[in-house]
Amino acid sequence: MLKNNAKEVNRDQDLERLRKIPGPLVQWYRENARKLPWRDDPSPYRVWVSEIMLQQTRIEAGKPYFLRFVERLPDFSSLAEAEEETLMKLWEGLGYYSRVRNMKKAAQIIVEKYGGNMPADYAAILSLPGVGEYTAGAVASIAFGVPVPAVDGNVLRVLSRILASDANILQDKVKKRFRELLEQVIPADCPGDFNQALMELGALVCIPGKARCEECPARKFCLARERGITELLPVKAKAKPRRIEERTVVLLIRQGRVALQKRPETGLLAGLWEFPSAEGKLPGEEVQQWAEAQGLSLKMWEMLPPAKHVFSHIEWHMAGILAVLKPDSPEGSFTWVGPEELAGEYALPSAFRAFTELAFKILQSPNEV
DNA sequence: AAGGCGTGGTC
DNA sequence: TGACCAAGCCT
Repeated sequence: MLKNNAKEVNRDQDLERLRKIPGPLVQWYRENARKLPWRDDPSPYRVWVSEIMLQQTRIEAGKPYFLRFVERLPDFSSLAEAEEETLMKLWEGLGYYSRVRNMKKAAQIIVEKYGGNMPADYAAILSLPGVGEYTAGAVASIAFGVPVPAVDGNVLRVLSRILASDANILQDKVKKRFRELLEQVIPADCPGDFNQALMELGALVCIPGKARCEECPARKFCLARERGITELLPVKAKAKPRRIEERTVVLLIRQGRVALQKRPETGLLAGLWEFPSAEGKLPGEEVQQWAEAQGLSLKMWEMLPPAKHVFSHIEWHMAGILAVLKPDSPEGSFTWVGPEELAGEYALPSAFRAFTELAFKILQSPNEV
């Protein structure tokens, strides 16, 4: 009982502090907001696309993808009908590819269930595939003016500092607590601006590491600044070390084309294309054997420089092999593509970048193939 | 709750 | 070079 009372007192103190923030923060936002494509025309479709695209993705990385995406697929119905290959190509290089698959599913639901319009309702938005608490709050508040918080990484950092909270921001309960606090202070007349102001502050001023406190509209109310502990916050549990996977990637060449294969429909890089590759290190001497097992007739092979790619949870250490087939070799179970198709039609993950660049060079040098 | 799921910039 | 991190979601 005593503990609960203490909690309530803390909550009241936090609320008292946070109530001072919206006024100066929103004013600051209106004077300092960056000009961004989805802010020019914040239609529900564009806001939603931008929010999905910016999940765990920097604004600068997402911007060109956003412009291309909404030009090619300007509304829910065009997205709902888009080919999966088109979507993967539009998303190529952005990462977290399930986002765009979920977008198509969500667009289909919006067309079939809501007549082609995003519902102006937090719970309905939240129920869409690929939309979580943050994205639902962002879309509802920015596109429809619904007074719900949108707690992303920026907001977690800003609030941790204003409240001098040393709680681990990766814990669900911390996110929930911050959300509940914000629900009580979010301005009913401009929830979208308020949410974006918190994020914009986190992106431009209250940045990770050494914050630019002298520019901060909330500096007078910030407990971390008062205590001189801004740089120590937020607190975040350390990430688990990545596991290392050895792989072998084969640039298989035949008659001026390179072999591709489609990755499985689930798991890492699902549904994207790759060069023939397999787990483990294929010793050079076994290349001949490998080719025969695929029913291929090998003319020559050589080792390529190895390459490394770091994912969030895995490191690929890739051995590379160039293998040129005889012109009359069977094609095996691969998809053979020339340079134009490789560039324009098939979505390859960045993980293979070094090999993709090599493939272009090889396909464009006449004597190699 | 914790791990799967990408990529590129920064220090 | 390596570790951290970004407008998170799903299971």
